[in-house]
Amino acid sequence: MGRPRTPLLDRERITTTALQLIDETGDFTVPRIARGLGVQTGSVYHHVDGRDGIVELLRERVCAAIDPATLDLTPWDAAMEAWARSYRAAFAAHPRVIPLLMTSPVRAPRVLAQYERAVGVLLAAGFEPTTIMPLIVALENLVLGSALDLAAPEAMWELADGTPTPRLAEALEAAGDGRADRAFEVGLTAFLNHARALREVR
Amino acid sequence: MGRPRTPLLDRERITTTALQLIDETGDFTVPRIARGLGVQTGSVYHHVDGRDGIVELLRERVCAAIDPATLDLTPWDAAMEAWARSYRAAFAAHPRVIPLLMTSPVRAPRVLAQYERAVGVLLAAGFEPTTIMPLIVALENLVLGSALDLAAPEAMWELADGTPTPRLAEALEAAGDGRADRAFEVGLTAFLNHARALREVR
DNA sequence: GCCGTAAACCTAAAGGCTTTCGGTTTCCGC
DNA sequence: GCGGAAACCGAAAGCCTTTAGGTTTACGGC
Repeated sequence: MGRPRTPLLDRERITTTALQLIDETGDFTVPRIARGLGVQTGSVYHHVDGRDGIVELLRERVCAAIDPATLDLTPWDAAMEAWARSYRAAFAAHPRVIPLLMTSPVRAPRVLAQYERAVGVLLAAGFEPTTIMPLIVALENLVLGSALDLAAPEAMWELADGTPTPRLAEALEAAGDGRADRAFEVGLTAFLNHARALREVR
Repeated sequence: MGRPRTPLLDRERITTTALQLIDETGDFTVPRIARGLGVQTGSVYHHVDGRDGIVELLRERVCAAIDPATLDLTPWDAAMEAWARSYRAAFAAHPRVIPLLMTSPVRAPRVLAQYERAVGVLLAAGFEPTTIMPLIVALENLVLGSALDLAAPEAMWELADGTPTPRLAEALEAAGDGRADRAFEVGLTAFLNHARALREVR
C-alpha cells in the first residue's frame, strides 16, 4: 500500500486500456479500466478528469492517426479527398468509439487544429465563408457515418425473422461486405462534385 | 397498494415521458420516468422490455412523424427529396434522441417498413441493386447528422477561450444560425445530383 | 543528510441506475 | 361466484461514477 516505487498509471495506459475495452465490448467503464491495469477504481481519477476526460483522451488518440499532411496537398479538392480518406481510416480502426464521441463536443486542441486547417484550405480555395462550415459538417457526417457502418454492420438493421421486408433484405444482401465502402465512395464523390460546382458558381 | 382501479402506466405514457426527459436533459432514466408518472421504478418494467425497449419505442414515436406519402411521389428523385426533408423534420423536433438511436440497431417494424419502401422506390427507378443501400445509408447519414447539428449546435465544437483557431471561429460565425440548414441543403443537393448521375450511367 | 510537501495508490463510502422477485390488490372470463 | 391474470408496491442485488481521507514513496531546499 501507499505510493508504488514505479507508477502503475498514466494517461497513456488509461487511454489504451479504455480503447481496448471499447474495441472488444463497445463501451468502457472506470472500474474495468482499473481492473485491467491492476489498480483500484479511485486511483484512475488521479490522472484523468472524470469519465468525460477519458472520452476526450480517446478522441485525441484516434484522431492522432489522421495524416495531417493530407491538408497540404494541392489542389484543394485533392486535399479534402485525402483528408476524408485518412479521417475515415482512423475511425474505421476503432469504429465503436464513434457513438461515444458524437455525444460530446470537440474540446481536444489537436482535433480543433485539424478543423482549423481544413477551414484554411477551403478559404484559400476561394469558397464563400458562409458555405465552409456546412461543407465540413457534411463531410464529417459522411466520414463518421460510413466508418460506423464499416465494422459494425450488424448494429444497423436487425431484420425480423419473418422478413416482412424482402426488398430491404435483398438490397442489403446485394450490397454485400463492401456496403460501407461503397456508401463512402458514393458520398465522397457526391460531396466533391458538389463542392467543385459550388466553387465554380462564385 | 395493489392494482390501481385505473391503470397508471402504458407504453404511450412511458414513451411520452421519456421523450420529454430527453428533450429537456438529453437523456432518460427509468427511475425518472417512474417519478414523472408517480409510480415506483419497478412498475415500468411490466410494460416495457427493459431500457432498450424504451429506446425502440422512442424510435417508433419519432419516426411516426415521417410522412409516408412522400415515397409515393414521382419521379423517384422527388420522392427521395421529400422523404429526406420529412425525415429530417421529424428528428429536428427531437434532436437529442439521435445519439441514443445511433447506438442500437433498427428493430421497429414500422421503421423497417419505411426503408423497405425506399428500397422499392430506387429499384423501380432502375438503380443497380448493389448501389441502393449505399445511397440510402448516405442519405440517412446526411439527415441524422444535420438534424443533430440543427438544435444542438453548441454540442459540436467547444472552442478554447484563447481561440487558437481563429479561422474556425470565423467560419462558424459566418455560417450563423442557418448552419445546419445550409449543411443539409448542400448535402441533399450533392446527394440528388450524384444519384441522378449514377442512374444515367446505367 | 534531513524534512516538508506533493504525488500515487488504497480503502471506504455515498448515491444513482438497471433489473429481478415476491407480495397485494383489482379486474375479467367462465 | 371464483380462479387466474394484470398492475403496482417494496425490497434488494449488483453495477457504475465520484469523492474523501489515509498511507507510502519521491523530490527539492536547506
